[in-house]
Amino acid sequence: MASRSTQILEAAARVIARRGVRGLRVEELAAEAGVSTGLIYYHFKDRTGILRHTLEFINDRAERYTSTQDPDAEPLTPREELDQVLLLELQDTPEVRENSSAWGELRASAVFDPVLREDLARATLVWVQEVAGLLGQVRPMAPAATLAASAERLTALLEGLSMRWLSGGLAIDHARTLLREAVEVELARLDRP
Amino acid sequence: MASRSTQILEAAARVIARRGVRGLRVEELAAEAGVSTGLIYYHFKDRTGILRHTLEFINDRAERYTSTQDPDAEPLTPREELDQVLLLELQDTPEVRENSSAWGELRASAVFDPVLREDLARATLVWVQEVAGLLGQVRPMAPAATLAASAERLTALLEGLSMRWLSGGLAIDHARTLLREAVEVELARLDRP
DNA sequence: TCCATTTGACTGAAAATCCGGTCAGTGCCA
DNA sequence: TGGCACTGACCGGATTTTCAGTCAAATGGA
Repeated sequence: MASRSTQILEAAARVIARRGVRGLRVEELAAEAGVSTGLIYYHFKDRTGILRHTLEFINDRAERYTSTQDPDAEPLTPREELDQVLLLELQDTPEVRENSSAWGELRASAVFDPVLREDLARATLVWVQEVAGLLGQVRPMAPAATLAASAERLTALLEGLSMRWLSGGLAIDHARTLLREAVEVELARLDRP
Repeated sequence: MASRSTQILEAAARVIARRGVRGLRVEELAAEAGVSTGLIYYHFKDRTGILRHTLEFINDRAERYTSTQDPDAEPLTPREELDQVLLLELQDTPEVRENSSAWGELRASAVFDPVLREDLARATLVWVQEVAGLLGQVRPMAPAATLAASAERLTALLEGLSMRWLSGGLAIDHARTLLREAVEVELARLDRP
């Protein structure tokens, strides 16, 4: 049972995925969420507030499908978990597509909207550190700075591949293959410093 | 002595870099160019006309810094040329920043606008093939498919890094370092198949 | 238990604002 | 004096934002 504001944020993610951040109309969002325009301002202050909260919401949601959810399942090796965390962002399911396309939009918007930058930078940092941590488990002898650099490359590559996938220039399977190879390539690098 | 319409296009490039394609306001453009709004419509018909001509203008300008310009300079080795082609897109000069912003905007817009996809896909393909060609000169024994995959990764990574740079989450020097290392990592991969 | 009071989520329409596009008119040069 | 480059006030449709008021649920006093 989603609360009203969650319901609005879910709708916002859908609208942003469909029309883009700059194509988001408050009235359309209200219709999509099945509420009045007034309620949106009641909960989120203004249009920017909608965007900020939606970014946060998308972020939280990404953690849900990114983290291993099933506690009964065989525990993953660090290497498997690494693949998991990265490849789960390249799936052609409505939820992931929605998240990726909203994320891409917010990233692009942040270029011109300082308000979004801080949240975006923080979320990116957390993500990079998560990946760096997993890399560190797979290659325990590698120095932290090198791990961080690899993590930055892998996540930035994933964003780039994701945009190409969503803008129709790259098949999802090929994107996944490229990313898997990139992980191998980076791990090979971490072997010999 | 720039003609009036060139003056408007230069201003448009600056405004797009600052506010994005969808953030471009005709009135702001007029102020930036130091002309009246009416004159803009006199020269370019409508907003779409402004955008079309500006994209063309930016495109023409990109060729200037992408191609090796100085014919007297020492000819570059393939490896140097490879670094060149990639790293030239990560410079903090107004011209490159403007072009990168516009490219990022275009990429992001294409997710929601099928009309742009074809042009974008074609331009991307040309770019990937150029990089694959240079990689092939540096590693003549590598198979074509492997070269292509490396080129796709490097260009996608560059796009990802570029977005992070422009959205303020990544210092340009660090972005350049990450990219340079990525080139090395990919070349190492091409050494041992 | 019953009803008066308060709270706060919610609505819808009005108001304010934004913005692309128009147009009557000005100055200038051939 | 005809026409071209140019101006800037203005228009109206689209969007955002505000706000007076409704309603249902919680509170609490007798």
